[in-house]
Amino acid sequence: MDPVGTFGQLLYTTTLLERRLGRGLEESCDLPHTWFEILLHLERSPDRRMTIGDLGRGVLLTSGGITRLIDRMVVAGLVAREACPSDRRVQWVVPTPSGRKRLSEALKVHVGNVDELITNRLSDAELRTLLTLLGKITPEFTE
Amino acid sequence: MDPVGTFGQLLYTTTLLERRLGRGLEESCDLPHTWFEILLHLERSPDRRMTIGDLGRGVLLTSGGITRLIDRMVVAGLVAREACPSDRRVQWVVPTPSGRKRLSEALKVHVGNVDELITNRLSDAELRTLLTLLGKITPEFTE
DNA sequence: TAAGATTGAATGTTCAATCTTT
DNA sequence: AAAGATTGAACATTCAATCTTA
Repeated sequence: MDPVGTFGQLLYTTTLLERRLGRGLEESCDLPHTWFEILLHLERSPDRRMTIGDLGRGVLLTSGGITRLIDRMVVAGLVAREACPSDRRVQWVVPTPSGRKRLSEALKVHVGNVDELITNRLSDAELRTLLTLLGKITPEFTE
Repeated sequence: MDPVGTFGQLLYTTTLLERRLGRGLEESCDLPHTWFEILLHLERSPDRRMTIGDLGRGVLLTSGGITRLIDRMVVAGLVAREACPSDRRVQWVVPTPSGRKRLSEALKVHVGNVDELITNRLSDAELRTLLTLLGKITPEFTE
């Protein structure tokens, strides 16, 4: 076994996978993969809203990075900022109706692409195993 | 099972892993992770040399990206360009003695860090399984 | 003092166009 | 024509500093 090689392989495969799935999303839905991730996080969060900070931690961006990403999505009309009444330092981010519509369209395409690249190549048991192994690697970050 | 979620988890874990290992390399050896990858590719290739193009494909960079990355490593004295006598379009990249020394130092640190984050958390069998699953996902890119 | 968010400067990458050699 | 490498422009990100509110 070569752990360094395994890590290299993990990085290589994941980068390739992200690139392909990102390309698919971009070409079919004109939606960058990062934007898709933001919309998905919002959709899955309670009350369908998150603070800028939590969103940044969720997608592994620095505060500066997430601020500007949200800027661009606001300009594109996919999300909106909302003041938080109880703590005026924080900004809520909420999807617009248009943003939610774009997500649901993108989700159809994306599920198909993920199926093609992952599900069709792995059994259910293998998928579960993969998830378990990933969880062991970064236990503190896994739900 | 949620394939989209699995992909998200894969991306999340790998990004986190790369960030931590990259940080470790940077702090202990003052060597960016990408530079380490280049030096490792060169060290493991026959004749210890690769063309700019193959190197770019190996680390998943565009031709413009790899050209500039090698530029910076040349300035830092870790690699050198060498003309190819048989085809004057191609440039060989070879590590300098200093580059090889830096790699061997970095490798010690990196192996330790990979052990801590991966090997210590996974059995040999699990490591093999992980590698196998990754291979199934992108068969055409796996040696 | 600290936390959340934003801004300016710098960085490393992609994309498209270009140059040289085959 | 096509392949290998490089260049200019654009872009998204990080880092460090800053502003506002708690």
